[in-house]
Amino acid sequence: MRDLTHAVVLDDHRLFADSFALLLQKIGQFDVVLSFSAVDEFFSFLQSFGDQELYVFLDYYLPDTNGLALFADIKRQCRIVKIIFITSAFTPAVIRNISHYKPDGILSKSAEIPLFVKCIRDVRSGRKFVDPQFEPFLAQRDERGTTLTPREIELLKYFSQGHSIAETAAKTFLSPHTVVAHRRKMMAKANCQTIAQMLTYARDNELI
Amino acid sequence: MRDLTHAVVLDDHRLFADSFALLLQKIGQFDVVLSFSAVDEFFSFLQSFGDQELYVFLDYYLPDTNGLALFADIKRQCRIVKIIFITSAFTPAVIRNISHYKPDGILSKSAEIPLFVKCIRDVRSGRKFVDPQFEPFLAQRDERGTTLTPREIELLKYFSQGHSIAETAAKTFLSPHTVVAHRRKMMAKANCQTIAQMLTYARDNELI
DNA sequence: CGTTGTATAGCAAAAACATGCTATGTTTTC
DNA sequence: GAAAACATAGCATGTTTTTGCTATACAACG
Repeated sequence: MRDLTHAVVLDDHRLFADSFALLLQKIGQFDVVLSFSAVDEFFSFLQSFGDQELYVFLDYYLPDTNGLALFADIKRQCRIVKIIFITSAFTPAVIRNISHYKPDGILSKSAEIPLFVKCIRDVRSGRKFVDPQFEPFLAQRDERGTTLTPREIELLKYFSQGHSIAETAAKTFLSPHTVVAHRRKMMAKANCQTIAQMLTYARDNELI
Repeated sequence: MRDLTHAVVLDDHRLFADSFALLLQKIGQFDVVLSFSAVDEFFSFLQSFGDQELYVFLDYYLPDTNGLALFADIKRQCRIVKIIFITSAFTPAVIRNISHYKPDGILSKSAEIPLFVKCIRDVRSGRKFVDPQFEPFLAQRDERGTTLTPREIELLKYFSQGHSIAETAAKTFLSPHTVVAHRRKMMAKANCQTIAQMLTYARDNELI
């Protein structure tokens, strides 16, 4: 008789955790699935579970912390654990952060069932799985992500607070022309046509 | 023989939608549960479904729109539908926005199973259900928090994506004048002078 | 020592936006 | 059934932003 395969979900959204546990059981074909939405309860379980085969589906966003911070702790508790990040986030910054830790899987909550199945199959056979929609962000890693100069970021902050060019110029004791020059340069770098796009870009890249 | 009870989930996170459908079936005891993550597919179904008893579990956050903007459309399609908002958001503004529409239920994705069960029981017997954790925010309703209308929020999303007034008008088949009118109204409500402030406001209130 | 990147600054024309005002039909609410 | 809120649309005027140019000074890199 083969061993039972265990999976656990850690997600602060209990309804998701419990629902996803059902999916893991039914489609993912894990024999035992537990769901947690409190970090400490999860670790209590992990401690008692010991060093057996285990698949952890870990939410990136958690209250007061995030999945990354737990990653090393989990690995310490249980060395042969396989960790799959599940995330609702799409920003390059988050994906880069996650991939940096080289987890066994990165899966979007937006994934379709077939992809979910592939993820589980891959991870179970020891392959790393990355949601294809995230791959572009991984590729970006080497080709340098756009870098704004300190001055540009400083001015960007003023813009994000709703200050106009003239106001920003007054606050920084620059000529409005200079402010315009910085602004257009950063917009060109980030490939943005409007300040709204620029702010979205800034937020996604955690610049502001 | 009693009629089959139907439920549908609309959530852009497919894994959640599919998982939650399992939960609705198993714990919620709905006979037929369908899950959608695309708005148009959902409406196709709704049209074919006609005016029968139906329970819709509607995510607040949806790409390019949100549950509020769909609320009226759904009610139009199927008058006896019961709509339960499910949301991962906790900010007063979001709860106020939702409760403003008087849906049949407001349920947090963080809810525990017993609460989930109570929600379904309440809604099925015609009572309105509100997740207790949200009730404090409802009390705040009279001291007016800014509430944007669905149309305003819809247009706000276009702006946040960097679309100009003209572009937004084209995409929504509105007159640019109308777009301007909505825009100025929402800016006045939120007490914003620039679109940048408006976007910051929108982010802080998790409207986009 | 030249090239590159950064910070600074300017002009002018075109495009977009803001604002004060009005107005009408529909929907919701009390 | 009246009042309030919402969605729609328009005009006129002034302000702001965008964009296509140019230009100087300084610092770092190789």
